[in-house]
Amino acid sequence: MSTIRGARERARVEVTAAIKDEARKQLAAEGAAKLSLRAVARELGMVSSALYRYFPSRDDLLTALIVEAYDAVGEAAETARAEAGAPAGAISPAARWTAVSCAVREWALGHPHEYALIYGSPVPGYAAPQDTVGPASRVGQVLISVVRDAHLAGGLALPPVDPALRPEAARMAADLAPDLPPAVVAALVSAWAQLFGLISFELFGQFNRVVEAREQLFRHAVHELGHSVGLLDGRTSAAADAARA
Amino acid sequence: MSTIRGARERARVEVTAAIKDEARKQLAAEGAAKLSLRAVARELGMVSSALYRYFPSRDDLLTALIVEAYDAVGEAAETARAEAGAPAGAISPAARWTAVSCAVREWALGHPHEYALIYGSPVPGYAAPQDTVGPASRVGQVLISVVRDAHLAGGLALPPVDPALRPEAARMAADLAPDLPPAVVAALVSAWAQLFGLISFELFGQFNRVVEAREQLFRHAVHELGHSVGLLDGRTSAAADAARA
DNA sequence: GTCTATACCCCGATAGAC
DNA sequence: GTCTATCGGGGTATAGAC
Repeated sequence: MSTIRGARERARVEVTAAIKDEARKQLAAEGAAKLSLRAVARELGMVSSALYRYFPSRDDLLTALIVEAYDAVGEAAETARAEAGAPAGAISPAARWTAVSCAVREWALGHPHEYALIYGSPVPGYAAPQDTVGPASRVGQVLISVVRDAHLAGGLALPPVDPALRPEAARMAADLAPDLPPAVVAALVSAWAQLFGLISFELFGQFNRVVEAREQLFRHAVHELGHSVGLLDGRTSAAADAARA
Repeated sequence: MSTIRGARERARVEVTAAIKDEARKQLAAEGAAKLSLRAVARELGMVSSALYRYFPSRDDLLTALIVEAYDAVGEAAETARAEAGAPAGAISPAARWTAVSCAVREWALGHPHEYALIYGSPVPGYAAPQDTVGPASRVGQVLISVVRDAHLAGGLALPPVDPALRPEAARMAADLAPDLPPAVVAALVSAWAQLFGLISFELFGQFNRVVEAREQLFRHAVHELGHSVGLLDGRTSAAADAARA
């Protein structure tokens, strides 16, 4: 029904896409704080006021870029999960955890400025509207689903949990994954932040002059992070199977 | 000798400090990308060209702020280590590790914009000069020293290390802490990045609507991070290994 | 070391003609 | 939906008088 409409609608979609493309280039050159409608218009051969027919304000354009970035990294994570045999393929959940993590890192390395837009310092004076919270949760949802698969297959160890953290762990579990043990959910939220800590340090230059073999360090660290949420690697998984049999 | 000099020198120091103070306020209001010499001058009742006698360019002012921020967080970490009984006081290295981590987090919560300046997205168009690398390493040095104390006291378990990571672990150890086992150094670098990942997620808003008891989650996570580098608290080395497996 | 003045740029947003 | 024109800001940096 709405696949083919008038030429106006098609043109509008194309111009909107061109604006966002150019804005992404500016993001790379100048950063989100200096994203300017005028510069985008100039580069597109338009006049600045014409852009307001597509985006009512600079912040709306920024929001569109943020949503697209979250969607892109979320899709990268979802694709990696699928290719690594979700929901319960031949590949172990631990390997799927690593595959998803590596996919997120690779997306970040390939789109450093979009990564900085969503996982770096907040843009001063910009308040994220509600539209961003759904897309922002996609990567987290993928990580949860990988751990859930392991849980359903009985291949999940229970991480230790500090008694002081128990109420919060229960609250987070109720919110995020009621079917998982609270200890796992708490460990998962920590691991989620730590995963992005590794990526951010690499991307934001903290590893300069410190780490050289960054992919190896990353793979090793996320493997250990998988353990921290209770995922078992191949050997212990086999041992668990043996114990069960 | 140089403690008391002419009034000109004193005035210069005071004005320089006032400029940096005002610049820090602007950092909070507008972000590093929009830090402007003119606005600083305006607020100080000076004329913009007068500032160039103190800082030859906007980037030099930014560099001064970055160095001061690294020094401030480094000092917070060093103070926490001292208060927690360095180099080999009554308090366990694991507790010292947590104390240092919490001190860094508290500094970050108290100085969010300075934190974003040094650990957030890089400022577009700004290249950090060599002056920043020394101050930037202070927190890392504190973490290393805490682990070193544990090592000297014989209270350090050997973290597992992926064979693929061994050459890089050896290289990093030679660079950063030749007296520590490479496996420990590799785990330390990972833990360092993960620690800041936890702080950045909290500060940059990723925990909004997800985590409420943030201090509890943080303490629990850094406690586990301590284990990941080999620090033992109550448990024996064997128990720690078992917990990890 | 501070001042005025200046050159030469940038921005977001709107009004109203076409 | 695009245009011109405009309002009312903002910026870095330098020259040269005092």
